[in-house]
Amino acid sequence: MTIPRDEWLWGWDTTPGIVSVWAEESGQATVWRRPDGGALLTERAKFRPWVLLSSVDDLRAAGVRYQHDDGDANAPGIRVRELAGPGALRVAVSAERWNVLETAICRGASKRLGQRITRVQQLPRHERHVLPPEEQYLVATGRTYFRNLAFAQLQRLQFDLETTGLDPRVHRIFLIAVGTPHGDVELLEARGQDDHAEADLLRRFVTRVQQLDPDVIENHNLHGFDLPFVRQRAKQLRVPLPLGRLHHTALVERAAMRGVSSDRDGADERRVRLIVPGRECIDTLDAVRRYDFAARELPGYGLKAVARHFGLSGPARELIPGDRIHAVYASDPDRVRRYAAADVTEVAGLARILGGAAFALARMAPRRYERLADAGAATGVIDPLLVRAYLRAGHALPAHADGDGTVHSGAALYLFTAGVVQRVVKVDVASLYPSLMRAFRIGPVRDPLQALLFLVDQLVEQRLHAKQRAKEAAAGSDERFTQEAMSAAMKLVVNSAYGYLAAGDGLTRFADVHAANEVTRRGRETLLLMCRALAERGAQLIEADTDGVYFGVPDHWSEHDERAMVDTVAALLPPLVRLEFEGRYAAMLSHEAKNYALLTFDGRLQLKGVAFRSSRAEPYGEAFLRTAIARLLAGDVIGVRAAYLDTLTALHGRAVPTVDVASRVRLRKSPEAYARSRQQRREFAYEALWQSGRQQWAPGDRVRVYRGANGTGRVIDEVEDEARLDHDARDYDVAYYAALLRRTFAARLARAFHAHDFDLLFADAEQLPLFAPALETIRPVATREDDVWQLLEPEPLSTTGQT
DNA sequence: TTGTCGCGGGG
DNA sequence: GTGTACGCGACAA
Repeated sequence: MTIPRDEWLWGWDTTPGIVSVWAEESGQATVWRRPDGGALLTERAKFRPWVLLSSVDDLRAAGVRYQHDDGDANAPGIRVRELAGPGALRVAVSAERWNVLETAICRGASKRLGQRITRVQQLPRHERHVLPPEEQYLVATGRTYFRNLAFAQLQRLQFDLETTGLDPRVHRIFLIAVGTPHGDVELLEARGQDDHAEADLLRRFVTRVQQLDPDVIENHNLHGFDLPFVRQRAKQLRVPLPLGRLHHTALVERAAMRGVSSDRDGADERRVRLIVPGRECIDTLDAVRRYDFAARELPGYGLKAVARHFGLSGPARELIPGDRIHAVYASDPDRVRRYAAADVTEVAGLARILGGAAFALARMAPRRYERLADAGAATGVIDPLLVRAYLRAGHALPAHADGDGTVHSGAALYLFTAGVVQRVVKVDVASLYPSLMRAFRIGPVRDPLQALLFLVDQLVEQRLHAKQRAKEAAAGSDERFTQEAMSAAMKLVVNSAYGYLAAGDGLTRFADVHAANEVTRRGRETLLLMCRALAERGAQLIEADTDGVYFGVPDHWSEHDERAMVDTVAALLPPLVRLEFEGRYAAMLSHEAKNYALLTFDGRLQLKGVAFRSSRAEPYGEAFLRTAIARLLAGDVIGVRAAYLDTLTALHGRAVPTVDVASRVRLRKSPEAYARSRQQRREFAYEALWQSGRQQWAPGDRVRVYRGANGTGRVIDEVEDEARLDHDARDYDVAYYAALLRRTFAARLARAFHAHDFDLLFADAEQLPLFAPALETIRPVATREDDVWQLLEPEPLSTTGQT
């Protein structure tokens, strides 16, 4: 039998325009569609709930009659399909209703195991695989969401609550901003401060959602805040909450690790997210996390910061600190209205910019759109694709299996050179691990169909096409959006294929620690190969990490020389492994592995790693460090010394504002809690509060603390208006901060100089030895870490492969 | 100093 | 029936 494997990626049923699916254990599925992108159709369909089992023994033991599954979806009774191949889950069993199936299986299982079993999920994990009803439906039919539908054709609604606080048991909703599918913003407000007014607001909100009838509901932290908040308020106020498209069904809970604790006063450890049947609830916070997982460029994950980062907020964006919103509403309600309106507008923009990948994934994988938006790519996307592929091919699936105790080995990290290097190039391999999987055919041992490798191959190739088509489409067009989204989705899946392989604790069905180790071994081998080849061609290796290398090049090289050398090295790497020229820099300070500073050719300084950026660091020290490193990398040693002396002078003259020697801390203990623990251990921040005469504070408060004369702690209150910080006492301990400057901040430059030069550079002016050599003669240095270079000694390349 | 644990968000 | 990693801050040893 030949297997039409393109179905593995896309399913096989071409029904267009599915925007939501809801299925129940009764075998009833409801499908909402916009076949041509326009009007909504609601269709009801019967499906046969099914489960995968390791054998039919339990059915036999229960004396259940069953028939061979002939593929007839309307057949009555229990049907069994035997699956081929070595997998442990060898039979697919279905019935017209879930409870018929479950009762029969559990009766036999109870006998066999000698204990009462009432749910299939109670069977040992390696004996069964059960999907939620919607996924049973999608896998069985080969349907997926959004065929022939553009993202712009989805009807999307945003809503944002303004509340009197964060706890839905005691705080109220007083305003709801609604972004409509047409792009308008509507404001619903409570007409009073009591239960009646809030209940009325909730009822108007439900009515408006029903009228607008969106396919998708969006907000930032929707699942962590707005949705559970609305539910709790509705419950306490006894307001029905039929937000979905099935009017007899309220909000439904589903287990989710990144959910909120299921109410009951937090006594219940279970974490859940809420489902609104018939609509897809998309949390832009999930999209932001997923985006930054790869990009690592966002300053924070809050809506305002992210919106600013993506250019979604105008210059007049209304900003109000969270805990002041309700108070401001009392005095200046229009400000809060503008604030809430900006929130939903930004969410709509953010959902469009970052939501494309999940939208595209929903065209491939047999899961609901909202699940694909919040799931991890490995267990959430690859696993469903593989399960559907195996069933389509009529093959048995492997069961989840515990590892054999083999430990997983990771990537390589080498620091070759510490100190200052001029003219630095960075190269790295794009998607190293999936490329190695493809090049050396490394896949899970329990995947006889080689489905994972097939998916990776297909996704890599089709991604190239998607990128090409995106380029050809007009900027801003639906086609451009769709193809870029598809490309992003495919990249996401490809890059998680290795994570899928390496997942521990029997997390993923096809996990294979030996295959994963073979991937990382090839990765380390490839990295060393690159390093050797670069060094042989004149590179001064600085640092190599997993899939990338920083190295210095001779002064007289042009960029063309650099690129030519990289191309030569690239040609030596295994097929499908693409080495790329990532960037070039005027200079680099290498401090420790993963801690370095780069100076770009246009004069910008980039600091990487904990040694150079810490939120606790005192601002005067950070400022010094930036200036000193900039001077250092520009070759200006006198400038480094000047930066140090200038800072010392400023400290002694108390020209440094107090706020710049203070460090920001967040208080976690209450005054009572600290009073209790104070005997065992004194903590500077709390002592500072006491000594400043402040004995009242709340956990969560942020304060700036600094050291005054005689080691006393002092406090600056965190104030909204930064300008007010200028009027300060400047009564800080100069000697302490002068010592800290050298001990903590100048120390970051230690690798850049010989020890005696360093001592000279960072001596106090009056401590300079009388006959010190001229500072002008001091040069930055770079030091080879000799033991690491030994790794580059030629050794025969391993030729042993594994499959 | 070093190891571990938990968070990131929302009003 | 859930499930990213990573950098950072807070705390305990």
